[in-house]
Amino acid sequence: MTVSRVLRNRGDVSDVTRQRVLEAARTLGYVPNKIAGALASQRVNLVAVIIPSLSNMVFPEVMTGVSEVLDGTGLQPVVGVTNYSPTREEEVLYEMLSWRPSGVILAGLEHTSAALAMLKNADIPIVEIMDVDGMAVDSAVGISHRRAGRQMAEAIIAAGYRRIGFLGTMMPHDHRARKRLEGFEDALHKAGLSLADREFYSGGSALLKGREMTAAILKRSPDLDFLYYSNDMIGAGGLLYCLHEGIDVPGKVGLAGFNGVDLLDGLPRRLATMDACRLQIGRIAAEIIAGKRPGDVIELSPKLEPGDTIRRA
Amino acid sequence: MTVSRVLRNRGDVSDVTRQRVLEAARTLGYVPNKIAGALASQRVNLVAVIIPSLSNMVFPEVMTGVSEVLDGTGLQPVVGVTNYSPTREEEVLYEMLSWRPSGVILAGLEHTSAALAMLKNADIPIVEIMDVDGMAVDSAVGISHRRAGRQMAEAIIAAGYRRIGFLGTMMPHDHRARKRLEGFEDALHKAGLSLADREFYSGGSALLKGREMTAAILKRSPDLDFLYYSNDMIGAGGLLYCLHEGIDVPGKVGLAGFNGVDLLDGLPRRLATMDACRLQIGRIAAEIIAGKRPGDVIELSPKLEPGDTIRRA
DNA sequence: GCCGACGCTGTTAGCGGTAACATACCCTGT
DNA sequence: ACAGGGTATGTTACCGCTAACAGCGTCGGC
Repeated sequence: MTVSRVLRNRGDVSDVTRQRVLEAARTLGYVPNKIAGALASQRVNLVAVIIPSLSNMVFPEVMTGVSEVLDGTGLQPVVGVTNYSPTREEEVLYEMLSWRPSGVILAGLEHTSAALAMLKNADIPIVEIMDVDGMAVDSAVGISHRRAGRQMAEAIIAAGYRRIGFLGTMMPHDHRARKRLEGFEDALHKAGLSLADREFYSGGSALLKGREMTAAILKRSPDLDFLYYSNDMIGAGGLLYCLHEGIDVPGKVGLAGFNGVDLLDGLPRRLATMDACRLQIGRIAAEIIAGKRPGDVIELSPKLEPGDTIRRA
Repeated sequence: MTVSRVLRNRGDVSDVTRQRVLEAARTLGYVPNKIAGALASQRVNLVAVIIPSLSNMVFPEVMTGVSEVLDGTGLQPVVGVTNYSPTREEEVLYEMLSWRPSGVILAGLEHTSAALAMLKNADIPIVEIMDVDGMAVDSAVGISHRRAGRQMAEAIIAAGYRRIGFLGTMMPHDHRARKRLEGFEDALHKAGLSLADREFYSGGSALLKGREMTAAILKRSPDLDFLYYSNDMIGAGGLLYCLHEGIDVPGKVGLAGFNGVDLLDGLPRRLATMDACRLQIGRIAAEIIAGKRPGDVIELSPKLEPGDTIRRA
């Protein structure tokens, strides 16, 4: 019992005993068994973080925000990756919940009904991140992707572009990309326009795909005067392609992406984009889990960064 | 007890009872408590994966390899991030080991003495990944970064370059980058050459830093005919800078990076690089942990990809 | 008809800690 | 001298599950 107290810094232990315990632990290479501790105390210092992917720069940044806040609270993030598969998400969630974490942070508002049931039953703080266009189980922190798409469309129309093409991923489960496109088209229709062409891809190097898709769509529809990309990476590929081909950007063709990844800072010209507030989302979600902030649905406002690829009014 | 048997598919249970149990579990939203299960069975289906960073594309790819192999074995990877800090690594390791995982995969061969003691005491399979230049605690899978640096230097010298500069990160704890540089300089010296200049950075967008550093080093040493970058991202920045400035690549200046990230596929010209076998490293490490392959020190051979930024002989 | 094998279900103990309470001791004020 | 309070340590009963084994009905073989 005294050992337990020393190792958790809880309760009174004399300095002499404390030192003896610590020394013994060190020489024995003793590592306490958290499994037993957690079972007895009904407390687990883990926070489940369930995200679709690690390979596109956006979730690592969310993780950074989460870690920043959790560091020093005694809570530890545990990452699970779903690859944008709802059933995989369900499995990962089940696995995570069976370890009775102190909270769950997961991307998106769309889940299988079984996953929803588990989340509702879990009786721990749940924060759905990235998106606020829908019903949250408990708390949510994110941006409205529909609104983001609309805003971008409005900026593009205001700049005088009229023949607008869309380039995006094929993934049926990337609801946020879908909502952005919906909002985008919505705003186009309000202005009496519609998408002139569209091009989809899946898999592979996004930068390369961006080049290829841009080449393909411009070949098919040479009269396009704007290309809206569903993410910055393919947008960057498109930008590099246009520059290489000597296409006048933003004069003849304007370009815009989404996310605000800092990769763009290194490009020869700054791609127009919209910051998705990733770091902040991670931070706020973690604060809710850590109890430093009341749970709620929090909508952040992404900032449109016009860069150098949209004509200035 | 019967419930336990049903939920773990272990032992004989009649079909009728099995169905009744499953239905009850479903309607109750029952999620078994793995903590109690692990404590009782002394078995934990977690594999600790401890890596320095998630933000540079290389470790996510290792993770992909790990997940591929672990999927279907019942084992689950749990990621910890150290930010290249040895003490942070020690803390993360302690935290992870206290959950008694079935194995540990961690990057690098350099650890604090306390971390080494824990690893030796843990009595589970340990796989140190990425690097084989040093002493492994148990198993290791990786490439020799010293050899990789040497090979790149030899290729550069063979192509006729003589005034060679190095651009890299400032991180004192990135031992693999350090070893590559050591091997690189080693080969230069053997050929009677030495580094003509060097430039370091830390933090920020690697692509942008690559541009800036390249500008700086070429301003300071305009006679350089080759730039060796410690990673592909800054190399890509350098390449974009050179192309933008109209510098003849690879005629006047040759360029090379390291890692073989697929981002490079989208660049206007293919940067010379060396594949770090990341996917394969992840796969093999996971196979060792899963007992599908005997533990050992396994050195993989990175392939030099000359791309378009080294003069052809 | 009895025994052993088999299929299914139940019982018991214990995994390694921690909460809650109990105990022992010393000190202080009256 | 003794109650009362604080400090330091010890005791006990779990936490929720699983390993190991026990129980019990059914069936087949001899």
